[in-house]
Amino acid sequence: MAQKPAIPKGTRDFGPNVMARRDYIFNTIKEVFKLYGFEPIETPAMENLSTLTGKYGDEGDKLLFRILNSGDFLSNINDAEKQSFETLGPRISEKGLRYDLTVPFARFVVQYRNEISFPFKRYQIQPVWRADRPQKGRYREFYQCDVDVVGSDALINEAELVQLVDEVFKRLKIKVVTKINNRKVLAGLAEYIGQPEALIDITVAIDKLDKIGIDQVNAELREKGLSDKAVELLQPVLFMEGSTTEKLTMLEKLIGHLDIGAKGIAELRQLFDYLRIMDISMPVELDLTLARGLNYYTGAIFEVKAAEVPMGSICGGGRYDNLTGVFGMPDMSGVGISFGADRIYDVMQSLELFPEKAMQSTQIIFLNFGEKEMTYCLPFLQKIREKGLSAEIFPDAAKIKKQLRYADQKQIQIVVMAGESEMDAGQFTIKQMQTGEQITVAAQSLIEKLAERLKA
RNA sequence: GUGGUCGUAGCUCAGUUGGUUAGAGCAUCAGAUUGUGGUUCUGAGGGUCGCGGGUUCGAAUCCCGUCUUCCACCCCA
Repeated sequence: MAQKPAIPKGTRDFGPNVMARRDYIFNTIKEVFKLYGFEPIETPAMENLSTLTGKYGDEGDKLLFRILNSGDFLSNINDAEKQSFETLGPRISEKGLRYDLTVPFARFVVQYRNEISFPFKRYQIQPVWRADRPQKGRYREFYQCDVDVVGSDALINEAELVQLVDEVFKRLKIKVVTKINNRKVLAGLAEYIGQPEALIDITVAIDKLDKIGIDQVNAELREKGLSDKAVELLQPVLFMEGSTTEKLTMLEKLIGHLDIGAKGIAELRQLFDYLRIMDISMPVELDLTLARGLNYYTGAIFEVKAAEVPMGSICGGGRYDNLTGVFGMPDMSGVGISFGADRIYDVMQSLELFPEKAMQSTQIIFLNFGEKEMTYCLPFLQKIREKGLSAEIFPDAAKIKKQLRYADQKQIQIVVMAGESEMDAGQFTIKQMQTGEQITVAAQSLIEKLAERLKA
């Protein structure tokens, strides 16, 4: 048992069944991305630590997987440097695994600024790694599917992303609710209650509202140094009800006189105006308690949750005005969202939303009756593949029972048999596994008959 | 990173207050059926009980450590 191989904590293997489902999700997402004019890029699994550190806050830095330098990395290090992780760390590790796709993308944009024509619309589907403690639905290696537009301030980008989200989940048949907020509004609120410096603490706290309740949120706000008066002023916002228009009107009264607040409100108004004429089929709500942890967001923020399954957000994103600034390229605004493929998988699995069709692998299998019979089949096998039908031949002349069992378990729809009698008559026997129905056809009409049967 | 929790066959789990050779179902493989699957029947293989150490005449069972699982924080997809 102990000798049995294993994989690291928080990582997973994906067998053929799971892969068929994962591919279904990825392919659906990719199709929609392309439909909206996004192009794929890929970046390396590892980045220089200088690229990654400091972009995700202190918490994020702790969750970076660091890669030990190669060779005898301790030989040139003096004892003083060995005393603490702060000094030793940079000496023995210069690379780390990417933590998300957004920061590598920012690096990519800056690095290839002269080759990219803006606005740049890219999508990226790759694994990311976090040294988090795993739990259900939280892994140390997981895939993100990011779409971003950089180099355009226009709010139509936000609106189109919401539309894209709608399309993806419509295709996957997942009922979702999308929540939208704006960091400028949150900043306005922080200013309104007289503690603009507490913006981050406020967002982190109120983000937990639906999870821990109002009392706990208020307790946390006080703990973070908010005055009683400030907490008091915040209450009406946390409980704001009504339509989006009504909420915006109320907000206007509270923070409309503040520069940043007015800007945030105007952005939200514009965005919701666009959405109204876009015929979005999922519910889209303005949620003032939506904050999202990532601190680089500066405008709109989005979060998408499955309506029928309790699960964290399955998709989220926002506008970041200065992500490339840290890499020396200021004034490059971007907006993007990320789909959490693993959670989408879990949602679809629990609602049994994976279509039968997506699970099929091989469509046709030739049974193997022996060497002679196999050579009789081989030319037809090739022709079938040329037609775009997936087909295989059982490689060994095993017992028919075993071969059929193989076909059955692999959910192959059609079995083609040719033994001595069929060979002599220039025929094939076609068996449909689901019904057990069997017909014998002339060799020259085999492909036609197969195609017919598979269409039905 | 903090606190807790779990670990017995490929999978799901039994296993008495520590007591001989650790069991079942499912799965796998073989046979009943030398050209017909998903049902049935028969049989077989597969475990140093997560790993390491300790207590004991004796440990799957008790203790310590470690790894893993899951959970609550933190944070997040």
